[in-house]
Amino acid sequence: MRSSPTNGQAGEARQTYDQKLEFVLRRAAEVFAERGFHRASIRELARATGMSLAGHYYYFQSKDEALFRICDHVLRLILETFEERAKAMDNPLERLRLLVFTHLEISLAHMQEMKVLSHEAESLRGDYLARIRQTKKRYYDGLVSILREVRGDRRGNGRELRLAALSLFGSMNWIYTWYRPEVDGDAKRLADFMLGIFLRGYLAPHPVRRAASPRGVALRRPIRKE
Amino acid sequence: MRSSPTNGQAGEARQTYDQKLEFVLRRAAEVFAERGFHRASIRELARATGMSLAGHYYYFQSKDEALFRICDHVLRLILETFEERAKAMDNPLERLRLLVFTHLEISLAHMQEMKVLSHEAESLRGDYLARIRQTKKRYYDGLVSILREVRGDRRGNGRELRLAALSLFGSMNWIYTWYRPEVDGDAKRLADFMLGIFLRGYLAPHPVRRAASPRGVALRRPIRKE
DNA sequence: GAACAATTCGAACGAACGTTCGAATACCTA
DNA sequence: TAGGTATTCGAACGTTCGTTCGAATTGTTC
Repeated sequence: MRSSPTNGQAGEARQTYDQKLEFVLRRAAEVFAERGFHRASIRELARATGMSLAGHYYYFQSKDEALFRICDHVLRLILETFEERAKAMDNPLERLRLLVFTHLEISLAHMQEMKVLSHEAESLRGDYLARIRQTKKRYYDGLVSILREVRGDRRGNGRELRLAALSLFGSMNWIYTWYRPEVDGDAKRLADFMLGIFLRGYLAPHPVRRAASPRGVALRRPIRKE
Repeated sequence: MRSSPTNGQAGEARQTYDQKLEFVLRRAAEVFAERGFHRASIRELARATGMSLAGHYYYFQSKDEALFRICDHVLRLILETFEERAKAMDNPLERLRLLVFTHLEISLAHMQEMKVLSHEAESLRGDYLARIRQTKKRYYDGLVSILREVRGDRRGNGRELRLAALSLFGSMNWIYTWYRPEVDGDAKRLADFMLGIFLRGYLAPHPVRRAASPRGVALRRPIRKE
């Protein structure tokens, strides 16, 4: 192989096709994350990898396929890491904690891919989009069923479960817009914080009712109709 | 020249420049929201408005300016509506509820603009980006100071306030990815739900500590009512 | 109707894009 | 070393893009 003099990789060992493919997609994720998928061109990717424009088409058939592989990879990484870790775990609360932690841990470790997944996956088309949505749905359904178990299924209300799951996903998936490692700490800290807030709120009585003021202050209708 | 015309008292039947501008930007928001900013072309926008391609440049100087105006408009709409409504309100908990409700109410009423704001604003450049970020920061700072008041400043920890504010924004700003009016209800319902979860968690003791052990009875207490 | 400004348009520009393809180069095995 | 496969490249293709500009159209005012 070319072992191109300035390809920026520390490894001097020979690279297999799979290793180079991984390298290319990781760089692609960085470029897509920084510039946005449609704004980033394969020529920019070429600058980032040290390869030629045309050379990239040896590793993917189209720009869309590159996007799909990035999204699919990190999405499956979260889902399958969680499923693997949760295998021998039956307590639903532990499973929920594990899901949040795994999601955040992998999000922080693969921030660019996660940004691409959150930001650009829905602009895929056809089969690529269908497959990503299917995996997303599998993940979402898993969270909903855990939440149902955590709550004990006594007050099973599908719409509340839906809102709870999507609110939690929202908090987690928004991270890439603000996370700064030196300020916000590691995945464990974030997971403890987010799950702490969520769990107390989710498990407390009257989850959909208006929250009582902690000092008993009656809450009046604040909204002026215009 | 293209400077804003001042044909003052045009009848309601005829469209003023400002009305037509608003119409064009609303359609642009729809097109950008559906196709993504960089994917959508001004030729598509032309199809959506019934005007010619070139005709649009009478209403904005560049595609970037159109994006900026859409984002700036809806962002200011939320912020200024909230500030106006909150003027005569001093209870911090009421202000927090008002902020969440206003945010969600305007998000649902201007879903396309909100999607564009959340999705594409950060791909602006130069002065446009700086101005959007400045307004965002004003909004964020407002929420943080409300959260500090709500908590009573007893356990003032800047990093916890930051995480709380950003988690709440995350839940709210993720909505455009999943909201379906017939399933998820109106802004009041969403606001009550999200704020309910958030508030109980945020105001409860030891907000960052790990929640009680899953084996403990504490979190698994049977939940009555309803 | 004439004069003028406000608005819209057709046609084109240069640039950038994703993609292709045959040739060139690097590597492996024998 | 020779021959074959794997990898990379330069150069181009056709398309689409944002933007421009002079002309045409519409609306308003005397």
